[in-house]
Amino acid sequence: MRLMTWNINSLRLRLPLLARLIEEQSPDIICLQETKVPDPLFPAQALRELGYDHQHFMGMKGYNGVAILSRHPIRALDAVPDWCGKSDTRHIGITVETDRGTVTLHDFYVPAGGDIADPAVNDKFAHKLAFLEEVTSWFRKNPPVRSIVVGDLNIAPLEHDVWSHKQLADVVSHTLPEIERLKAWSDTGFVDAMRLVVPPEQKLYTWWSYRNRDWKLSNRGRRLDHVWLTPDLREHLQDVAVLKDVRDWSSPSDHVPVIVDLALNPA
DNA sequence: ATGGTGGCTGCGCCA
Repeated sequence: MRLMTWNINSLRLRLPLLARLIEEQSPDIICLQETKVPDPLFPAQALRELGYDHQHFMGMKGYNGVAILSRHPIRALDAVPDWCGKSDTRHIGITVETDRGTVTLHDFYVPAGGDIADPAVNDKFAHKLAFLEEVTSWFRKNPPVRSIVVGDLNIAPLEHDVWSHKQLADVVSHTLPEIERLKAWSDTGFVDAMRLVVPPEQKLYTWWSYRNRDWKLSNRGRRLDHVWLTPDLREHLQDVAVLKDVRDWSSPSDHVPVIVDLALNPA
C-alpha cells in the first residue's frame, strides 16, 4: 500500500501537478493539506476520473482544508474533535481495510503559528500550542493502534530537520515549546517513520520558502511534513521518499510530497 | 537587519 502526503497549497490551482504525481507515483491513498477549497466546490469528479472514487474532505473558503483520496473503500472517522472549537478544517481521519487488519489514518494540518514565538503577544502561536496540547490529550485518552499520522505538522523538531539549528532556534517551527509539544504528541504512541529511513544525522527537508531567489541554491529548508506510525505497523514499513524534484515543477507548492510504502495490501 | 514570494480575495490576510 502506497500513501502520499502533500501540502498542496490550493488543490484547484495544482490539480494538474497532482495528476502528474498520480501518473508517476500511483499512490493508493493521498492525504492533502491546505486544499483551500470549500466542500461544495471540491473537485470530486476530476479526482474520480483520476482513479480516486473514495474521498473524505473538509475545507473552507481561502484557508486550511484537508482531503483524503483513495482507490479503495475507506470509512470516515466521525468522532474526531473540533480542535480549539474553531471549525477550521485542519484534521480528518479514515480507516481502511487491509490484509493485515484495519488501519487508521489521520491527516493533519497544524496551525503555522505566525511570526513571533510568544503566546502572550501572538494569538496564532498560542493557538498552535493549544492545538498541540488538545491533540495530545485526545491521543492519550484514545491510545492509537495500527495508526498512521501524516501531514503538515508545521514543526521541524530535530537539529537536521532545518538548515541551521542555531539560526532557527527562535524561529516559529523550530522553537523549544513547539518541539516539546510535538514530542509529547508523538509519545502518545508513534514512531517517526521518516527518521527510521533517513538517519537523524542527515539533513532532510520537505519545505522550502517561496521567499528565496533560488530555493535549491540557498537550500534553506525545513522538515515540516511528517509520517508517524504506531509501533505495530513498523514491521510493515518498506520505504519513505521525499519527492524533492516536485519543488522545481512549474508553479509548485512550497511543500513537496512524501511517499510511504507499507507492506500491506488494501483488502 | 530586512525583505523576500505566493494564494486567496477583493487590497488585507495568511503562509
